[in-house]
Amino acid sequence: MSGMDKLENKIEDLIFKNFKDIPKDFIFEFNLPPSEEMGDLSLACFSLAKILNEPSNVIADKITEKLKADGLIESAKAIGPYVNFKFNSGIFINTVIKEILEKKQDISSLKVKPKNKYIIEFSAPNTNKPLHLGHLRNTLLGNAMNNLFIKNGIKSVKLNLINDRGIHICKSMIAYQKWGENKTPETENKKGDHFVGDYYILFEQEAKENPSLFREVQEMLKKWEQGDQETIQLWQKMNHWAISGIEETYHKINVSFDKVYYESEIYKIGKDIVLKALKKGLCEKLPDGAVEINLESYGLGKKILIRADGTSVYVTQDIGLAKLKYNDFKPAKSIYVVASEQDYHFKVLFKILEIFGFPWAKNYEHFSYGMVNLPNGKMKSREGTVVEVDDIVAEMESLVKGEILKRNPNISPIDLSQRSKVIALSALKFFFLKFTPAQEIKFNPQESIAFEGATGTYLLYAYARIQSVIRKAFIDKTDIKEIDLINLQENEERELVKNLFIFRKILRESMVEYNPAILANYLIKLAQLFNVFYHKHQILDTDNEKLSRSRLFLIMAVSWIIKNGLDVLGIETVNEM
RNA sequence: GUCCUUAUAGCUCAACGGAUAGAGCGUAGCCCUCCGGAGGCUAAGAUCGAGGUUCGAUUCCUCGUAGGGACACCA
Repeated sequence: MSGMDKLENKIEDLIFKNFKDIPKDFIFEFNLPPSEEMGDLSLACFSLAKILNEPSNVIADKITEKLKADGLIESAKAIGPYVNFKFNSGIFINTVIKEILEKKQDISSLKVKPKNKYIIEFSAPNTNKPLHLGHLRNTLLGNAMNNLFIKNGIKSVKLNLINDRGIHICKSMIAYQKWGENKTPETENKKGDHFVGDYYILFEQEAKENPSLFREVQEMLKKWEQGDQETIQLWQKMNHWAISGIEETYHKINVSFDKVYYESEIYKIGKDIVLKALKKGLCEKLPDGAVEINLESYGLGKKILIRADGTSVYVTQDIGLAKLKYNDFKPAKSIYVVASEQDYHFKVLFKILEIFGFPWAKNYEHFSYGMVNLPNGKMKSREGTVVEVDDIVAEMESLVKGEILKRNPNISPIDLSQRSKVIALSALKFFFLKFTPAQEIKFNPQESIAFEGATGTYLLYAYARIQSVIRKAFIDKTDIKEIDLINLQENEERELVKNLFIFRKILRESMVEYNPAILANYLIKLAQLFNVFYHKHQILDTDNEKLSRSRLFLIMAVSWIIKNGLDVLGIETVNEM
């Protein structure tokens, strides 16, 4: 148990004891009060008021009356709908910092731990093109959510679905067949996904002049589905190129998956489920033989599930995959990270699963997020106006190299390369994660590659600065138990401690809200507070060794939180910049 | 046309129906005899419009205006 748990639980237990009507899994709204004088922690009574059916300020008064001072809680004062607590500052500071440094931060504070695991599906690349900024946002969000689940004590499995079949892949294949001249990624010295993607763009260009190419694509898809050997072989070859290129990019951005599904392997399995439902009368057969479901009473219109020729459509494939994922994992929750343009699709999917009588359908969720646009509009891969992940990463790395060399001309080539990779990724990843997921992102290259202000670089810089101070200090960390940190009484020090204290609350909130940006913005706030403190107060001071040691432990705790917070966001740190 | 979604400072974003609407960029100034200036400090600067619900609305509801997205037997 951490300091926060002790303090929180003390208050929570007392409230539970005196207000029997509150459900045990109730999540209390603890916050930092807006100003120092008000106290160290505040409890907002708005949602309590709803449950207890009494005005919030009355609840606040009642809680305050019942609360008696003890070791940790020095006082509680009701101000309108808030109860503001003041803690014994010595115990508070010592508890918060020591438990961070002793790394006993058990982050999980869920009242009810799910027995089963979550599964989270994200990224979903197509094998006809390299990963672009849309994939990047998706992948970073999915990865961060997975980490948030894990940090909060929930098992989580990362899934990927590779879209390796369909009309879009056939376009690349046709173009390669016609103009590929047996070139390969090796002969052209190109990453496989870019190699294949170039043929996709080539197809779209040529098809503008020559629309008959579209007919050839249809024919190729038919041949592919009929199992034509030559077509299958070409498909396998190009898929392999594309997928290995895409995997290289995942490796580069430090993202991995626990289980990968391939659309080519699962696209047929939804059909049987639909046919069974048809027998039960849950959907209907049209005169031409197609199968349709009527969702008009739910405001979702009608939806074809099986075409007249017996082939299945997108939503039918997803029905099959939903069932497959259930069979594979029996998840307590199954999350799809997919952009908001597919909100309608997922409403339809979940409604159909419900109508078909799958009890697990209620555990399936769509984590919707806003699209990534360029300053002059939408990215369109057909028109070649996409920003690809490989390109932006390379560009940022080279900019970071320049910045490093400006400050440190004598750096070794190995350090330069390693540091620039980490710093470039930190800037890029943080840029995408600092936005509330629902928000659309306008990807303005100038801002996204900034190294100043609320950026990943700012966090790494604060971290590196702390490491630098610690390196110069030569203190023995094992002393932490004997040290009394009560001398950290400056405003800047107390602010830091309070913000360290709410780290777990932030992690929980970020998870519950499905919003890694809460964590991202918290880390910026913490680093800002550190920079203010650093600027105002001397840490290493031989004249006041006791205070100096306390301050060292304080900044060590700060750096531990920054590092762990960044870790959740999938961002690495460097000790020197 | 129907549905979903967004509108906060010059720009990009924060703010459980609640305490003085916060940051970053940009602008105008300032700070290295001192642990890393990729920093810090100061200043100016905002809730799209009209109604409604509420003790209280940036937040909820209605209408309007302006963006974005969906409404395929494409994925």
